[in-house]
Amino acid sequence: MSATYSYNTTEKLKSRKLLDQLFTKGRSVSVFPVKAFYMPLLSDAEVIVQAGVGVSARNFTKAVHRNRIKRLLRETYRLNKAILQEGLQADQKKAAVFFLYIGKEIPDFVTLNELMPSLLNKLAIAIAKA
RNA sequence: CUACAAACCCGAGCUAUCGUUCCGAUUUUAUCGGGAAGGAAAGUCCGGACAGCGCAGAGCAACCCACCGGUUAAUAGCCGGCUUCCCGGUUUUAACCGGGAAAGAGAAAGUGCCACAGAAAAUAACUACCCACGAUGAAAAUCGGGGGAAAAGGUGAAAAUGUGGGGUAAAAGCUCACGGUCCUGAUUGGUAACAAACGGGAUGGGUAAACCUUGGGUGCUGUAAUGCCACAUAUAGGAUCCUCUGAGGGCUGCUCGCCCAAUUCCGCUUCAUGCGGGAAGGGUCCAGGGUAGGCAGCAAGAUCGUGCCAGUAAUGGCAUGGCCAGAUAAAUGAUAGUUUAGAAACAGAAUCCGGCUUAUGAGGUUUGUAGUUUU
RNA sequence: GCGAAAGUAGCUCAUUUGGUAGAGCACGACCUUGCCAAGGUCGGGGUGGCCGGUUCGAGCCCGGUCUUUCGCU
Repeated sequence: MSATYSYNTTEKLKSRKLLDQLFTKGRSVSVFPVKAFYMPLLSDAEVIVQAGVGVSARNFTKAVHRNRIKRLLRETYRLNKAILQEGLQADQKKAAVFFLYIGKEIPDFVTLNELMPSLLNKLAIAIAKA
């Protein structure tokens, strides 16, 4: 449990191939203003969950705003990811997840932090069914 | 002192907890230590470094630049000066002082355009003026076609070098004097642009951010360039063209010129050579398959801080100290407290630099304008 | 990262050597009809994305800026 709040390179979703599959074949769950794409992974993966974050450049033209939102998403995921990990560990499953911000206004930390647990619960249930 | 405008400076610090990325050390995968966005990282408007293309030929085209000198790796930037124009002040028309602006070569090589108005917008005769001729008439005068003439004429953004004298039928730079503008010769000062005064000539409206002319300059493509390693595959399918009489490619958009470019066997014929076929190789297109990893480039540099010196300045030289982001779905963050007058603006590196332009909260400095108060 | 194009009426678009900006649809009024549609007549609506410059005069020429779209890798 020492790495509970970590979010380092191995836990990031990096492969271009996986990302392509995730957006073409994966399913999604959303709690406005965040939409989460998910896909089960083979069991030989190193970590339980690989996750990535993103914002559409169409909604936020300034790079500063996109960076801000991505950082908030990473931070709230980092603080709350134990919910998802424990849910998956119970079912012996692994998954890839991508969080996409679909709102049009810049959120603050407090609201996102309150919202993230419910999204992760939803995700855990949906992946368990899949 | 207040308000507004412009330019410049600055673009938060500290503590705790939880995290990210890079480097180093210890150790063996977790600890410890250190570094971690900007003045514009932006727009991509200029200029370079570096790399590749034949270390890149000639002409044309295209594009760019345009007072002079300096600065620099280089520029369309910057600094200093000249000229012209604008504003303000002093005062006697003009000159001087202060501030600002200039895409500032050529309109006297040529072409085009100049709406409306006006006689006419560039070879200026419509009205009025003058002359002689013809017709009518007693005459004054009127009419007609012809010539002279830019001194007068409502317009217009712009109307043919200004004033005065002479001159004439009436007039006119037609001529003279004093000026304006332009070209040119020599003199003096200045590196030069140019300025001063002198001689000769000209008197030609504007527009070159219209075509253009003159002078000068530019090879093209960009770090996803480029080099290397690893992995994978199809000793791979079809069509078509070519193998020195050469498909095709390259050198700059075009032309010229130049360069690169893949060969042998068999049969027939023959002086040379030509024809047919096979194989191999090269190119183009179609269809399909695989990979999408790593290293270098890549961060010590036209570098930053401080001091001295040279220069009016931009800038340069010397000394000394420092090492200051380096990712690849892409780090540099979150929360709480605290300091402060305030923490709130614009905004996120992706090969790297020099400039320009644009955005920018609070505070500070300087300048200008307006108002108030005191002297 | 590199490059290109566009911005004109509510919408879709014209506007050539620079000289008072137009069409179609839509909108409003009237005619027509028992009523509506179609048709006919008339009308309103524009600081030409924004700022500056050249010119006597800019939608048009030049510079800057903003927004949108597209292409290459």
